[in-house]
Amino acid sequence: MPWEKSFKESVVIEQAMEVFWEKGYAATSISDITDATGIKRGSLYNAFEGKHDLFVRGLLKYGYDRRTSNLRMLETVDDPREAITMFFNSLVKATLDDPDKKGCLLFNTALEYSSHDDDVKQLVTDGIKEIVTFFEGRIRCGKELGVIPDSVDTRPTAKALVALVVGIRVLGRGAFGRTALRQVAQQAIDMIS
Amino acid sequence: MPWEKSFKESVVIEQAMEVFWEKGYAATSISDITDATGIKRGSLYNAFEGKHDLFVRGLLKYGYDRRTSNLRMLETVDDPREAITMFFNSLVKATLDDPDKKGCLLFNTALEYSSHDDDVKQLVTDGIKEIVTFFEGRIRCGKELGVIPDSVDTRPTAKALVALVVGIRVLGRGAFGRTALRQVAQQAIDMIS
DNA sequence: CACCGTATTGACCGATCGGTCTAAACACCG
DNA sequence: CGGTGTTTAGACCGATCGGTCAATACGGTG
Repeated sequence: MPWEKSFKESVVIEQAMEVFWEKGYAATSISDITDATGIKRGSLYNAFEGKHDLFVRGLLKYGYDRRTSNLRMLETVDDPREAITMFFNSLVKATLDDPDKKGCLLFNTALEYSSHDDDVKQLVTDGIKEIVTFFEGRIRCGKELGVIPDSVDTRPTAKALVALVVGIRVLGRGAFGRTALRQVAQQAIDMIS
Repeated sequence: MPWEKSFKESVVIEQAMEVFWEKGYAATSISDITDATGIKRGSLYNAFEGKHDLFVRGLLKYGYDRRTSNLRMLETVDDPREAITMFFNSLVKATLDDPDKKGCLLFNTALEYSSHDDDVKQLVTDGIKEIVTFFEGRIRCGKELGVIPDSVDTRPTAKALVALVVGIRVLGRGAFGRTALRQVAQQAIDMIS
């Protein structure tokens, strides 16, 4: 190998993902990405297949770094009800702390649906299914441990919780302020109480 | 007035709005609109200020035709709890019936946030506030009539219901099927039962 | 008919789009 | 040192972007 790359692919993917996250896929140009990364156009196309490829890899990285790893961590919390509470609290916190109001890349992508190929749609569906499964698992576990009432209907509740997550993320981009977001989160927690 | 326009502005706005709805603002080109309407480029710019103007007017029309008028109608229903139920049922039905999975223009716009000017953001915020107000009014009325329990916390519940509406519309674009959407809608109705 | 004023049309604008390609820069090998 | 293979830099590509404009078509008025 005669010459090393001057950049790490994973770093460029992360930076490009941030741009897609902020502006959306359709509104992001290659020039936006070269500006944000400092990578020249030719180098970028030498390392990646193109805009679509870059986006998919960014979406995957986002999925792991900000969703999967977080859910796995929460699954280690002893009290499943507490895990769900923590999930919503950190969700609201993350939404309020973001000055750019970027929302969630996964859901942003879900609403740019028609701009994307089937592989991206599949990633979105899988990501959402992952959250549903998390809630289902925690609710089921909580019922076994007696910290969540048996009257809670596991699967419908899990799906409704995901819908509330989507709502928080979308409305948190501008329409709802901190009070409203916290009220919604509290209602979510009340659903399993 | 020597010569009449060959098209009705309101019809063109409606058609353009459909395109924006389906593809999103950033991904829609003027050519897409001229193709969809049959209006030539020059005529379009003679009648409207430009892409942004056309979008805003479409968003306003959408807001009235598909939201405001519907909410006003539901407010005439005797039983407020039934009105909310009807709202969610027709929401799910509309989501399932749409073969293009366009979702809701208002929420789609909410997630294209950074692509838009402040006036569009304001329209989105106003539209969402309108739905919150509708739910608040119906819940309050329902509590007075005794068809909604006093234990329901009016304002947080109204906001959570809106979050669920957003969730249904977003997830209905692909991630959730009819069963899941109906389960979420049922959970929404259960929140006021 | 001529004239006026608006609507329509399609060519046209510079800018930017995603993507390509060549030539120079470079680290390794002999 | 001269090859060799990869990365880099940036000029360049045709296509398309949102928007403009001058020429033309037309109805109303004298």
